[in-house]
Amino acid sequence: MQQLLEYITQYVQLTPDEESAMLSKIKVKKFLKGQFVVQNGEICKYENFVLSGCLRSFYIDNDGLEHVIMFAVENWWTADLGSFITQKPSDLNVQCLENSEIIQIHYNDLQKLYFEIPKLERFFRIIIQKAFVAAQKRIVSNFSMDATDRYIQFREQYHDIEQRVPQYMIASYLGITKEFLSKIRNKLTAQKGDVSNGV
Amino acid sequence: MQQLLEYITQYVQLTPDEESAMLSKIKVKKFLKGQFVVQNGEICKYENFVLSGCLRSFYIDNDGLEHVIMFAVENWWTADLGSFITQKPSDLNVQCLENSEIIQIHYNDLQKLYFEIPKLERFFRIIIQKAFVAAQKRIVSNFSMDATDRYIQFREQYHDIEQRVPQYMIASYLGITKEFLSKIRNKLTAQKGDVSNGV
DNA sequence: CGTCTATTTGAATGTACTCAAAAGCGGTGG
DNA sequence: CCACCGCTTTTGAGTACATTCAAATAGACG
Repeated sequence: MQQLLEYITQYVQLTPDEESAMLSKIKVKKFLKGQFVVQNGEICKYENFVLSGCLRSFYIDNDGLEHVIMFAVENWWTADLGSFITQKPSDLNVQCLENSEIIQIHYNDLQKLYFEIPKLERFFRIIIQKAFVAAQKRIVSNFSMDATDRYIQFREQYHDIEQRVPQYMIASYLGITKEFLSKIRNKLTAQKGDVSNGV
Repeated sequence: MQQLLEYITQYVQLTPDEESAMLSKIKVKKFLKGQFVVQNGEICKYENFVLSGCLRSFYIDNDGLEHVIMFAVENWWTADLGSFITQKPSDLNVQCLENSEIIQIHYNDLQKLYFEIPKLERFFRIIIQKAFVAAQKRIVSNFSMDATDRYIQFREQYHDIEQRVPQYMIASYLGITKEFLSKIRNKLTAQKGDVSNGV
């Protein structure tokens, strides 16, 4: 709980009253590795704040292929926002990749909190803005960089995440096949390791 | 002006006082076709609401290639949000594709308005949420659909925009070359037009 | 140690790109 | 009214980046 309040404090200063109003509306929940926090076809009723653990959200296309949209670790928010804001069935799945501890805020409670505490509206405006900018940057990266450079960028940006999730999910996040990522990694380590026949 | 207020009313109900507070902080500006509303390297100082006309925002990569990130027509917002929220130099350009009339809100004024009118904070939270969901959907489309299907989807979703902007910018928006889009269009009209040798 | 899942390797293939050149299309001026 | 210019779109040949499929190898876990 303290973890969430500290996180919020980075963006807005809540009074003790506001903090307790907020805390009264949240619940902490534990999930096991493999469990689904959001399931395709069901309405996404909660915004989820990750206290510990690691999750992925992914989409299953018409050919049954999974596409990883994002990962979420400590102090990240995750949900199917499209389903959450419309309260219509979800297109996405959110699944735990590790045992995870998550704070959940129910849709109805969040609406009430927005009215009670305008600062919270501000808080979520700010973090969603940042998320939007990141999404837009990712679109640009996908268009302007090849798979090798995208992988290198991912490794630098999310070094912690790379260590925690299987390679084939990273490939999916990057929009390539697991086989191709494997080949990219091979090429990269060969370049670093083998000094004997540099160009 | 009325156009902006009507747009806002879709999401939040402002009092007459709030409306005039808002209007006192905005200015209407006319731009000619080709003019830049945001320029790479300069700080994006305004949020722009399009009253009339058509704009594109685009990124220039290390090889000097342009990548169209989004179009904006009547009743759309456009800016380099990354530059706007951090008030750091912009990575993007926003350029008019037609003579355009635009409402601009200065960064400092918007910060003041957020404090004066919490409902505005709510308003921007809601529209940025929608923009984020759209961006995420676009990422998924780019991964799960081929170029032909992405073009068909674009045509259905933004039929009005397709009529107004050059083909090579649509190709760029879709993440493909202008030559390849031309070939896709050819293939599609051949399928429709030529009934003689259907499969 | 065996089973299950994840990663690697290789050959054949496909989707989309590059480069170069031609054709179309509007506008402008002689 | 036609000729020319700049810009956009088209066409074609050769190529590259990434995929598919199949099989081998490596790792994790009971």
